[in-house]
Amino acid sequence: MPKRVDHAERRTEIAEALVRVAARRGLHAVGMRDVAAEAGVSLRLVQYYFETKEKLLLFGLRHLTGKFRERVAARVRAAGDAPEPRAVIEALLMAALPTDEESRTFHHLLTSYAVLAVNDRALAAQPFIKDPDAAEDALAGLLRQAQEAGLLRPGVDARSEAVGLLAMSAGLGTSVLVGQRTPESAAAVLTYHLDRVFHPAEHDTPARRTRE
Amino acid sequence: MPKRVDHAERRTEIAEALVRVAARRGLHAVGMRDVAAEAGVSLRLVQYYFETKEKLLLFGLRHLTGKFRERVAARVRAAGDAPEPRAVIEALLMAALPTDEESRTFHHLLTSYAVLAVNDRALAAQPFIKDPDAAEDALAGLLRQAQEAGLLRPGVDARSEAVGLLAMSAGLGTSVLVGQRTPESAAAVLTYHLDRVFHPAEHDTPARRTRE
DNA sequence: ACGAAAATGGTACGGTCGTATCATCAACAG
DNA sequence: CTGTTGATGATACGACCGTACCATTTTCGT
Repeated sequence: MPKRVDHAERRTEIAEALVRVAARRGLHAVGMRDVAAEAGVSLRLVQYYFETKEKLLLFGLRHLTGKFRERVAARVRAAGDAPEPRAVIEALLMAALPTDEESRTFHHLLTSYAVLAVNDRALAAQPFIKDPDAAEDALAGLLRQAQEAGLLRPGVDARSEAVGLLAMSAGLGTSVLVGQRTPESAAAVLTYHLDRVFHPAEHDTPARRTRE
Repeated sequence: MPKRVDHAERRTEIAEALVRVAARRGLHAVGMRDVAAEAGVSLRLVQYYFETKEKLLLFGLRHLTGKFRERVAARVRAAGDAPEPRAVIEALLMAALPTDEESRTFHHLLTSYAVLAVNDRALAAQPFIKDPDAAEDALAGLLRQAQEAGLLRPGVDARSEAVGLLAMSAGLGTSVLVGQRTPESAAAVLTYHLDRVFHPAEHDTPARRTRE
């Protein structure tokens, strides 16, 4: 047998080349030749590791969602596990905003894939459509937890808040992406809405807690 | 001179053909030949009325945003001008949700254009990026109006609510579009969040108005 | 050492796409 | 009635794209 090469690693390298060129020129404009050039390999190699373009795109999507999940998890972990439930929730929601180049790419390309999925059954069947459900469950769980700890204002429905906040975060992310809004203003809006869900901070005068 | 034909009308017909085929197969997949066939004219005709594909796409975008604006305006008008400010706001937000085939197309294609605008300066310069600002102003104005009428809960910031609600509506629309959520559940979430902004209905026991 | 098989390169094919070219038809002005 | 000009049709061109085919190198089991 010949040169023994780590297929998985090579596929990852090529997928990352795909992501780079897609981020630069748009997902609709990437060709196999572009990906090959970006990865520094021959066109034939890309064909060798991914027989067809469709499979390359699918793998690129999986790679992207994996990276994104990792990023969100890292942010949430950095927010600390035990303390302030609100900090965890804030980290979760803010992680989705396109604040730096990496998160811009996530938002841009995942949205591109989502748009393609509307007319492509193979993409529509991909799990990234269902992933938000997991995030929704997680956020709803966190909210319910905070609620049982008495941290939320009265009348809050955890599930509805989770769905609404995630949708808001996604919507704000898009408006940041297209340059309609700055990342800071988007974050401020998110913070405001969390303020309307959580009680005012406990270290404030306790009288504040009865009425605002 | 020959057959005298209404250029504007013909351009509109072709643009609507573009919208139809784009809705069916995705904006990325439409070619001039598809548009020509859908409009029942020859390829040459499409070239004649729009010299280049880029101009066709730009015109299609303008046509689309115009139609969308009309639809939203009609819905808001149908909600009545004078009565319940909340009804007007609800109409505004719900009109953006992909509930029927037409609004699905709006959401699908406008999102497609927005994604393209990330890497296309001509599209990015198009006014549809700035249009949401107008909607935002309108919604903020309505909220402020309702606030001055004493209809809102205490502590509400009209601008932040307007931005957040529009982003939420857009985000919910996308999740409906990709089939992650039903239009009904999206509408329910929106209603819930409006309930958290507006006072409980006045025809309830007045005691409810002091605290909930 | 050697041959089987994995890995890689080079290149060509068929199709499609946007655009350009050439030609024809139709209708009003003179 | 006729010629100018707008409107329309048919077709060709050049580029690119995804894929397939053929060749070559490389390396390890035997």
